[in-house]
Amino acid sequence: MSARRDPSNAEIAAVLEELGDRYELDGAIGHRVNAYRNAADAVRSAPGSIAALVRAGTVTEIPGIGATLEEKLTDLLNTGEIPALTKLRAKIPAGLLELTRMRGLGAKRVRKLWDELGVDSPDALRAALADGSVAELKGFGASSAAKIQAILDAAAEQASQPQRTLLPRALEIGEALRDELRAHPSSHRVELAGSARRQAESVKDLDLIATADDAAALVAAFAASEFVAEVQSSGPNGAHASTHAGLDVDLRIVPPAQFGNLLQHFTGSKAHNVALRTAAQARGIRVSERGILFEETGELVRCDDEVAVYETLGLTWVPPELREDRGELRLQAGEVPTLIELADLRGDLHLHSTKSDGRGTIGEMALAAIQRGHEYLVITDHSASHGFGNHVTADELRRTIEEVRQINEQLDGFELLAGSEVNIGSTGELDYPDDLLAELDWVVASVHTAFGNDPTARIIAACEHPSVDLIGHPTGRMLPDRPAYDVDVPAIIAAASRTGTFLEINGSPRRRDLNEFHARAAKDAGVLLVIDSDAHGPETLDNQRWGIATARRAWLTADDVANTRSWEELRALRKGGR
DNA sequence: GCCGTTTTCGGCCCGACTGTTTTCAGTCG
Repeated sequence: MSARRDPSNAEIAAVLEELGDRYELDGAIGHRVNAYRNAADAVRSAPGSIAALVRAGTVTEIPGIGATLEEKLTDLLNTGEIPALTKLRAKIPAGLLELTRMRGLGAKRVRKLWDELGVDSPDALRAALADGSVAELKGFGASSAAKIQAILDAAAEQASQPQRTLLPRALEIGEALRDELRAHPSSHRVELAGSARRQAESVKDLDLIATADDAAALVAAFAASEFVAEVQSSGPNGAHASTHAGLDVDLRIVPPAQFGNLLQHFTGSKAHNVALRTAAQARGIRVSERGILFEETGELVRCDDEVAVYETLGLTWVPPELREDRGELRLQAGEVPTLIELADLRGDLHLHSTKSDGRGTIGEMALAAIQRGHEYLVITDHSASHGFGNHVTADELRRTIEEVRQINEQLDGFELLAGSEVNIGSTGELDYPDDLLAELDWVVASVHTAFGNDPTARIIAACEHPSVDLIGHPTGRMLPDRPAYDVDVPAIIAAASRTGTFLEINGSPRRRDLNEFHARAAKDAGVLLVIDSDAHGPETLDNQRWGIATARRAWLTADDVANTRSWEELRALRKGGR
């Protein structure tokens, strides 16, 4: 008997996604297919282990998972497979899934190509296009054939590139485009909507919405922008284009009276809008980007700003970061949390200098922090066994402490503090002697190596250490493609709560670790979070911005974050109130 | 397949765009 590791939420979500896709190709009704996709979304967004809920018999408490899926997931855990999926895999060629997952090709047309022409893969589709049989197929035609050829080419091109763009890059392009359109004489209001406005970790494309005197002129200016590589389609009300950075952009232009409806609609998320519309529909109200239609009276309410959209529906406006259908639609007036802002942070508690792998000296980092309005800064270079070069021996750390103290004496109204980002070793041990750790003002403990070696137990051991203040990047994920190491986050949250250890939201845009789900679970458990930059140079002190984005998506207020406090107040919150 | 202060059966967000159509299906966001 071989021990089988429980599948992660991401793996379970992928299985549900595959079931949905294969059922769709098999001709199942759309709502059943949607049920699988909804369930996949729900699993992906769950903070704790879905496998554990299945084992506990409580997984049907997750909205979107009912008795049938519970049974399928139980099979998956116990046997490693789901009979229905095994059958579907035998029936539906994998190449069809690949085809339906290309943008512009759906299950219906892929199925027809398979039934009529035997097309079962991208290569087979290329061949069918080449010999003209696609164009002759009823319901397709020459124009469709040309379009499908373009879809295949685009998919081949995209396969070599990351599919989603991390938020900083997306905002850089999106805000520049927005500002360009705002400067156009014809435009009135231009806003970036979509997942970029919601400050998600990454975005698939950009949504720009606008009002203008002369919509056609604004569309023309957009098409001529230096950021735009190719315009896929354009009309009097907008255009769809791709940028040189490989990011697609949608521009939509509406009359001013409808701007609020459009901004609300294109800010999303899809889950938020579906939930909002479903609830409205039960009251005889139909909501769309065109307006809010009261079916009984036939009145169509258009809103020039977004607050009015929510008010018309009897709902409370919530910040875009909350719009994920995670409870925000049930908030009454006065219940919306006052989300933390960058200006609330008073110090930075995790960053590097030239003592280890940073690019700025201790003095340069302190100066950069002062320029950003910080009140305190802890130098937390890597420790003795960092393993990637630039390690800091115990003696070097002692000299660093001295240097920090000397620089601090020269600084007025600012506290420069001595710390370290200590490695959590392969058995949970730390790589400095305890008496040296006790001398430090602040200790971050992080896993950097041996990811397969029970990181949960090692991190819990670090929480138990009397000198450890903060667990750094607790899950180790690296966006877009290095998954978290196999770590039991609820267990770590419990250990942090028990021991009075803080948990990090690392602001590096590739980390944002803890993520928004885990950070919200930590808050709910009463654990204080720390938002820091993990800066490796003066300019990356600004990375706290991305940590704030995750914190806001996790519903955090200033009170939930330790470094919104003065250093004196924060120090009193350390273990033993040192 | 899920779900329920109008439902345990009969619904499931809504509109734009495209291409093939003679009134609509497929796909997307």
